[in-house]
Amino acid sequence: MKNELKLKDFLPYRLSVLSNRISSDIARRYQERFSLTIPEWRVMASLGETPGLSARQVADKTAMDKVAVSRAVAGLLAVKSITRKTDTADKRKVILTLSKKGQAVYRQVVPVALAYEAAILDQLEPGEKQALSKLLDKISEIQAGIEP
Amino acid sequence: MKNELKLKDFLPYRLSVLSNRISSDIARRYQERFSLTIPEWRVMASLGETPGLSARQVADKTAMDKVAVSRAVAGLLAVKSITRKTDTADKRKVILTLSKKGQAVYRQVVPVALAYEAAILDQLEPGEKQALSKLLDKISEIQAGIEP
DNA sequence: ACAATTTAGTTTCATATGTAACTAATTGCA
DNA sequence: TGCAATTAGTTACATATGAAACTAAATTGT
Repeated sequence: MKNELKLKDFLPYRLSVLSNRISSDIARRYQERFSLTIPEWRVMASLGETPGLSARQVADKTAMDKVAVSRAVAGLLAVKSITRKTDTADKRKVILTLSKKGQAVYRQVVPVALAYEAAILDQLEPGEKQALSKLLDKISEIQAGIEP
Repeated sequence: MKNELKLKDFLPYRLSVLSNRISSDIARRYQERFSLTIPEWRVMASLGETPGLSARQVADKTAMDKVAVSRAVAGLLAVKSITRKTDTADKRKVILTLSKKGQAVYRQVVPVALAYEAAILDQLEPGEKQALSKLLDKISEIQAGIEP
């Protein structure tokens, strides 16, 4: 039974360092080329996939909290990359869509995002890619079952 | 050749969501039980492993930047969990060690950290654990080779 | 020997982020 | 109905974080 801890072998630490490094690589690319933050990009990505979502639906889809979505939406509105109209049936809701400009930006960002991902995945064996994907899903499920 | 993007399949996104959830689970535990932040815990963990490091060495070891280390050190000093003395040979350097109290806290935190990790790892097959560890190392190496 | 450069660490400032309080609209149900 | 509870979204506040400026000490090259 182990009761000592090596930081560099500790799973949460390893995941966190790796994930933060990847996130800042990507944040730098989005920022430099498109003046987009990661939260803005996530909102844009969900509306690119599924136009017409409400802010709440975006939050659910992106695992962001509603404040983060609200701020990202404000940022995207400020540069006219999205449009918002209040739902006529439920006037609390706000329907979000990429504007023409937003769609144009989206089409430019997607290849940058995919290229970064490919820079990693292309160096893995097919079997490793599959194993990675399965492990991420499995660990996410396990995590979801751990009490807060 | 793929040129569309599904957020939920996008590796950087999946890693980030998973890692953030795990980090906040852990942060909550450290905060509630020990009033420790994650940066403080990292500093404590490296001094627990290797007493007598300088702030710079802690930063290298933990992948934190020097400002974060400086602040974490200040926090740990404030509660007397570490001691600092300036290196006599190089008076810019500061030698950090866990105090008695810090060692006692450390011994209490370690099992909490390991228990959280075990809650995940225990649900993986031995083969999966090994694959996960290899993948994290491999992807970390790949990431390190990607230009900023 | 000493000026220029580099290194360790801290402080400052500007920005990001999360929690909680708030407003407005809708729903449930007595 | 009508009022309590819930839901969508925003705002305000407090804290966290990172980049850059700063201080002090050590190192380098001449």
